[in-house]
Amino acid sequence: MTVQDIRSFNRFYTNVIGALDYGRHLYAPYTLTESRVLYELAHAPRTDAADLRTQLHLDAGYLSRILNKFEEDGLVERGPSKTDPRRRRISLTERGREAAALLDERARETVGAMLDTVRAEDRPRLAEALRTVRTLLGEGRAPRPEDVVLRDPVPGDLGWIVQRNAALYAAEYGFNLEYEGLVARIVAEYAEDHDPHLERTWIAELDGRPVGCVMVVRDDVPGAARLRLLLVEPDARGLGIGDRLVGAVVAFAREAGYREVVLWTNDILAAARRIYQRHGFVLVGEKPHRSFGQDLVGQDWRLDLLATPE
Amino acid sequence: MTVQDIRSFNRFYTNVIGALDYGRHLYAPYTLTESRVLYELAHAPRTDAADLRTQLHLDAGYLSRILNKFEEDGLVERGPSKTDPRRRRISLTERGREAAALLDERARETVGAMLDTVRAEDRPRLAEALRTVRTLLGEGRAPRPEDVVLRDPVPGDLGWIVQRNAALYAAEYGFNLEYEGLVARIVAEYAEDHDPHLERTWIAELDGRPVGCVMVVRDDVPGAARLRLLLVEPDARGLGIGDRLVGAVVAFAREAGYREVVLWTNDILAAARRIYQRHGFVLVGEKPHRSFGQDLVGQDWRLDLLATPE
DNA sequence: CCCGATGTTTGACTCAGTCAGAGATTCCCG
DNA sequence: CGGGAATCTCTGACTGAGTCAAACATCGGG
Repeated sequence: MTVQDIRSFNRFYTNVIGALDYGRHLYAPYTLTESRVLYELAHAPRTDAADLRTQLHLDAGYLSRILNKFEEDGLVERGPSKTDPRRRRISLTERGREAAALLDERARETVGAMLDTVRAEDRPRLAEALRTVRTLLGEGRAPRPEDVVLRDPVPGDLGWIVQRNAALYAAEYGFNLEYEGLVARIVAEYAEDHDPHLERTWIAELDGRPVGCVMVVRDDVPGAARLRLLLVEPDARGLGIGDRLVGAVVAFAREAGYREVVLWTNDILAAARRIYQRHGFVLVGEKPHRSFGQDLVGQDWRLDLLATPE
Repeated sequence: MTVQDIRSFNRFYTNVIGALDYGRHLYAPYTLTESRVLYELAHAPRTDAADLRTQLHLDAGYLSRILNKFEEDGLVERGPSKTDPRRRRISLTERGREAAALLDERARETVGAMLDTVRAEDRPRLAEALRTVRTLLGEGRAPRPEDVVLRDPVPGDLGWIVQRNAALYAAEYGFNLEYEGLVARIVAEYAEDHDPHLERTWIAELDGRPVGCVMVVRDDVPGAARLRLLLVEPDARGLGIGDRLVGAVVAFAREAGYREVVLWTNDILAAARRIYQRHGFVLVGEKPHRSFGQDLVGQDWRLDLLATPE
């Protein structure tokens, strides 16, 4: 049950943060809240008091007093805001910047000490996990199409294609090991021998994580390119990734001088079908078969590149 | 830079926790600290005050007063500890259990509401990421050998084998795409057709994450089993996983009636070689070759099952 | 048996954070 | 354009979470 997971993580992480400040020397001579204000000011040097209040969720009176203290200590200067005379423009003085830098340095050291307890080979996994938590929990500005990049595969990506194809179709449609074997064979043949001018694979990457793929290879029929292994992760669907992948294949096939693009798929894959249709593919044949432990209806689709100029 | 990542994650997660308690109704009529004490008591019904102090890092005087209040409200009873009369044994009353349950319910609801903002298909990734952060950060009781289980592959695991083999050997030894193709072909052949009595694959799993694998298949030589694709993730090495995987292969081969186990490896893989030697394999031949973009020395190893009875 | 360490309690205190009200100004609506 | 509601900032008055020190009891090791 995930609610339990989160709650126990909350308890855990509260301890982590508490342990960082063990002995309360971290923020001295300021309080945690004062430090947060200082941090905010240092990273957005010209802010109004109202901005601080909303960003740090502070009580107006409390903040006012904190700024009083900072002003007495010569850390900030208060001036009128240009846009609205009710507001006060707060800016750090040189001393204020120094104080912020000192706190920053202390925090960096403390966190660094904690990070030293993590084995170097584990750190990338940690960074990845932190990013995942952040993007999924609220900070999740929903990913936008322009965050997705198409790139060539690097070592391991072909394995990723096998893994995700097998795991996803097993979960969604109950495909068995036979399917994983088929995908593995396709990528094996591609890896062992392919002509980069005529055959290619793309990985769609979102925030550094692969979320989609497609492959195009020469078909047995001369002049025909075959599109294979189109896949988009469920949590990355709706961003037009499938469209871009198929678009890349079609453009590449045209460029490489193919006369047509063909592909084989199954009727249960409705979302993929719509993508193919949008790119001008037409259904040229259907045939039931039993594969991957399921009764399926295979479909052959075809895009005539000569009939549909760019 | 990872220190920055952690610090910004800390700020982020402090906000997350703060947002959960927005309006401060979460713990009413208790304070956060009181709630934590109550929670601790509810989950370890008979604890001494000293245990609470160390576990929650509380000031002794503060805790004493909190317990006073709880006792006045009839939530706890204080008695002498059996083992040490200086200590006080704290136990929840029925009312105390009810109060704890109420707080628990509220927390569950609040966290549940937050979780609802996460798309269902993203939740497994979130849970996985939280677990990773926890195990890597301090809660990292170093993994012990008994945390590792060997299991059969599930859909996606063969792809994982391809992915990790390719990525690791590319990073450590500069192997190129050719190697990924070789691994993909091996798993493809295995997936397409294998006799479960004579051929098998194991995945080593640590805390629900695959960290190692090995495969055994029939060799061309009659009566010989071939060990392939032995791999252990770098961050899981030193737990004897490689040993257990090879041990599983040897035991299986013996059981299945093979007369010998053979394998092919390369001289640069020193750690693997030691494992093979420990299990009685002997080097029967060496031959330089150029593969995977590197100059290598291939080695054939052999374990005679008849000469080395169980 | 003595001495330092540990466990608990109470008194006295600090200071982070809240609440309400006042004065200045802007924004919105008729 | 005028007036009322809302916004921004500040101060006074307060609450209450958490700390520190002292006192007393008991344990454990030499």
